[in-house]
Amino acid sequence: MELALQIDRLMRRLNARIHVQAPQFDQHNIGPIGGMILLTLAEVQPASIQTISQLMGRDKGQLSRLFSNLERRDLVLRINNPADQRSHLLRLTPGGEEFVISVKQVLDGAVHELLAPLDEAEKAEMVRLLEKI
Amino acid sequence: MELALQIDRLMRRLNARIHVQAPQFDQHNIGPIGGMILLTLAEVQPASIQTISQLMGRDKGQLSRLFSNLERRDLVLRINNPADQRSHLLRLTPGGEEFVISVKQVLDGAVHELLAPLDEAEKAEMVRLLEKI
DNA sequence: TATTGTTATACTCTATAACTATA
DNA sequence: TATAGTTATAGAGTATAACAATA
Repeated sequence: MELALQIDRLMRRLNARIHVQAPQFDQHNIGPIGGMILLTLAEVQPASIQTISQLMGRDKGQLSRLFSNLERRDLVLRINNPADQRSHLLRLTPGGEEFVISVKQVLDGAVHELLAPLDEAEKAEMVRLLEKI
Repeated sequence: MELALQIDRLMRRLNARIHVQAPQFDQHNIGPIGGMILLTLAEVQPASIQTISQLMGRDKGQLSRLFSNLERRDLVLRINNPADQRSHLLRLTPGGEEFVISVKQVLDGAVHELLAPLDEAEKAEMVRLLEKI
């Protein structure tokens, strides 16, 4: 069977699980992409939009708007980039850091359910292979 | 690192590769989801919208519209379902079958590029794990 | 009464490109 | 001249729900 279809279905199921839980934890109403952006930023902050854009494979214009949105909700802030006056560096606010933790919990729970058919060795192998790609 | 982020990035990269090739092979202009629908139908046809909806984890209303679109382009057709008068069975037309072949080629090429960092055994393992989920 | 499919609506996500300000 | 970011716009994808026809 087509690998691409499998990956798509996996992602769909993951989204579906998170979606039903969203009303409980997504108080800021930032949506799935907002959540992924925060998680990504958490790993590399402080970082420019350009960095996040390349990392996530998403358009910088899209990210610019989404970050403005997150900034309005006090989840991230733009600080000066001394190395380049054209850009800012993005950083999570304390509220953002806190929110990231709850997003991670929900995501980990959903991933855990989804990977239930695999034993521990297989899960580790899956992660290893994905990281290698 | 978060598995969900990894899978998302994988899917984004796959889409990006296919997107640049789309002008060459997507003469019918059905987009990535249209392509995935045709591939899915090819595996289980003839099938009802309900079946495809469950298989793909996508809304039946969305699929209904998309199938009307594909029907207008003579890629699929709705035939009578003798077992249930409420539904129709969907089937690829000869043109649809032909198109699926070219979509598969492009997709396989993109997946192959993406999985290049893995050796043959690892690729097989990856497919096995995904199928198990 | 429940299910299948259709249609409508509003919203989010995405691609593209024009624009500005710095480099 | 090239790059980082912003903004605008049009279009694709999605969730939700109301509805008609059939089970």
